[in-house]
Amino acid sequence: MSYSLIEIVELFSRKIGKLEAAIRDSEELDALTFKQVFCLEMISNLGNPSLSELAKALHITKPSTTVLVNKLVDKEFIVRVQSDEDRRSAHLHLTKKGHRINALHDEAHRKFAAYIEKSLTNKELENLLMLLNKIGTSEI
Amino acid sequence: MSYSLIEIVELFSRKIGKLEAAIRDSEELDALTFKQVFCLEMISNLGNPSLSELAKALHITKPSTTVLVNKLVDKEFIVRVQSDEDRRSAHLHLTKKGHRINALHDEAHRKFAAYIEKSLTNKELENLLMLLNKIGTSEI
DNA sequence: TTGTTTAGTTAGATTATTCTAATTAATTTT
DNA sequence: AAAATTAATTAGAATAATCTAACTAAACAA
Repeated sequence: MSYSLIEIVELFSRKIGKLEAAIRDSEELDALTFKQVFCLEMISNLGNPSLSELAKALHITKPSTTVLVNKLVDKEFIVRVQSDEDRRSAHLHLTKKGHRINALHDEAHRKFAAYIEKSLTNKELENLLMLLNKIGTSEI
Repeated sequence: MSYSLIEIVELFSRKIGKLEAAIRDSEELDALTFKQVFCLEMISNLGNPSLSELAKALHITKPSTTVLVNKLVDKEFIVRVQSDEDRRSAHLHLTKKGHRINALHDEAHRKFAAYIEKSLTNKELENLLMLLNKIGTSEI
């Protein structure tokens, strides 16, 4: 008996979720709320967005976003970098500390990669990588 | 040039994350906060926990958990089921509506599975499934 | 049976989050 | 150059989240 593809995706997703939860429970994330962590991720995903762009992505108003951002600036997770093109607006950048929070996420990925590695022989791993690369480079 | 295993894991995680974000943006999730969705997930993961168990998992006090749970009960996402063994406590169950919220998550997984399927030939897919099954059934 | 522990709720206060409306300053349009 | 638009902040109010302390009721232990 073996898992179908959808079951495998669910299984793996659950496993990564558990790794992430363990990290979330243990680390410095305690100092941050869920939304704040989400905000840092979003800043990283959007690639140093303006406040307006961030507000839109988070589905909250600009004043609310100002409050949220101010708190994270106070705690030194992000900085405002004045834009040269438009001096009204600033772009939000993660600080080293901010990047470190996002990196905790990556920690779960590293662990998961290690888990895959130790489950397979070298030959199998090579084969797997070839297949995953084919998937990864095709359009979603 | 091809991706390393850790890069692949990151890439796939990002892709699934984007699928999830798209669902989160579009659907009925608008009626729920981040924490509330997390709470529903947690109830599902823990398997119908008591209020105390949920409080511990969420790292908040029992009174705060009562408030959170009450709101979700009012909105009919969960129900309290009185325990037979210990009449002081109740177990939290997702309603159909509650399950539907969690199912939105699964939607992203289904889409991702479909994406994998369309990227490979039948032969490759068979091969991939064999490898992933070997990983999936080994201990993390 | 009486005292202690446990599960959960209630009460009340504090702090956070979020909104609308108004304001400031830079940019763009006419 | 004047008017309109845009990015962001400030002010003030309303709502939500969270805590500690006190309470109720069931279960357990002596």
